[in-house]
Amino acid sequence: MKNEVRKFQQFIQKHNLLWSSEREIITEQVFDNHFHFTADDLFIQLSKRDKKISRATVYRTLDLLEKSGLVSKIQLQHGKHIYEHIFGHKHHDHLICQKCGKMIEFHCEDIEEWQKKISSENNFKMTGHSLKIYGICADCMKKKSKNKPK
Amino acid sequence: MKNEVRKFQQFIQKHNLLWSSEREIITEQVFDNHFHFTADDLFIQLSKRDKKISRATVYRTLDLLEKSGLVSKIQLQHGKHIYEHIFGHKHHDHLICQKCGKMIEFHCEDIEEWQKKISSENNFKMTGHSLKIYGICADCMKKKSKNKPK
DNA sequence: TTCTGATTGAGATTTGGTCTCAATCTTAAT
DNA sequence: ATTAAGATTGAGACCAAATCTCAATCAGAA
Repeated sequence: MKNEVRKFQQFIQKHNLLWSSEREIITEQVFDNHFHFTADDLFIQLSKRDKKISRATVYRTLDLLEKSGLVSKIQLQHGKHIYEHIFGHKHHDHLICQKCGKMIEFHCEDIEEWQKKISSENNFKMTGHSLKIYGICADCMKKKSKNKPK
Repeated sequence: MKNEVRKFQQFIQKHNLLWSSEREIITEQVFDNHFHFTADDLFIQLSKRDKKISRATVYRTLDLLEKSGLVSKIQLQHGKHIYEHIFGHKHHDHLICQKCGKMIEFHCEDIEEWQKKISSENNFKMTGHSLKIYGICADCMKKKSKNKPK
């Protein structure tokens, strides 16, 4: 069993939940994705395997993976989400291009520090954060923008 | 006509769109809300007026108001959104309590500056950003948390 | 006044995700 | 090994927010 799968198993057991083959297979598949994926991407990947796993279980397991801290869930526009696993990744935030959807990762320790400062000033126990910078990437900037707002 | 309504009218005309009574009424109503509201809150408020305006128009107009920069749209969990107008408000970000949903506004000029710096380092033309810090507010901290992840 | 294209409304549709509940599985205690 | 208790699962119904469709209407220019 891969190390990251074992970590999730430990999380499950620590919380008195049960370890199932579905949870194992889903976790393996999650860690085979080395970039962003949607819940539905994952469901389709899983549907090519022998054991069939329902959409409901995929969503339920992704929720648990997020709670375990092994996976982060990123909200996009229009109620969509993407996931990414954090194995071997440092925490990062995203620049999101509004033309082409490209995401550029960045990490800024200073911003992280300011966030902690603000939280403690407000007696707020920070458990996480989401920082997205929207705009137009360098590639898309070359193309002219239109008059009407899109 | 209120000043903020006129600003939106100018935006509409600048983009060769048409100014309609629906757009005027919706904009007035938006600026009567001095706190966060959902698209549906607004629809319900509007439905109490004489002129009936459809949900589709409310959504369409909110999109335009957001594009005009007069209103900002904030993504919450579960694909929900809230809006707030920016008249007389300085830009701010939010601390969001995961227990009770309370939102605390804050503004941090240093974080803003770092964001600009990161954008320019990536040749990215920033048009906006979203920063949300999640956690537990002081009030909710008094209540004990359970063993299982919720 | 007329014309053209923008806007609107009502309701169907889409989307992303959640819920239901009977059947099945995991684990711990016999 | 067996059993019991409770957790998990799957299939599909369901849900809410938002978007789409398209005919009727409206705004603004000429």
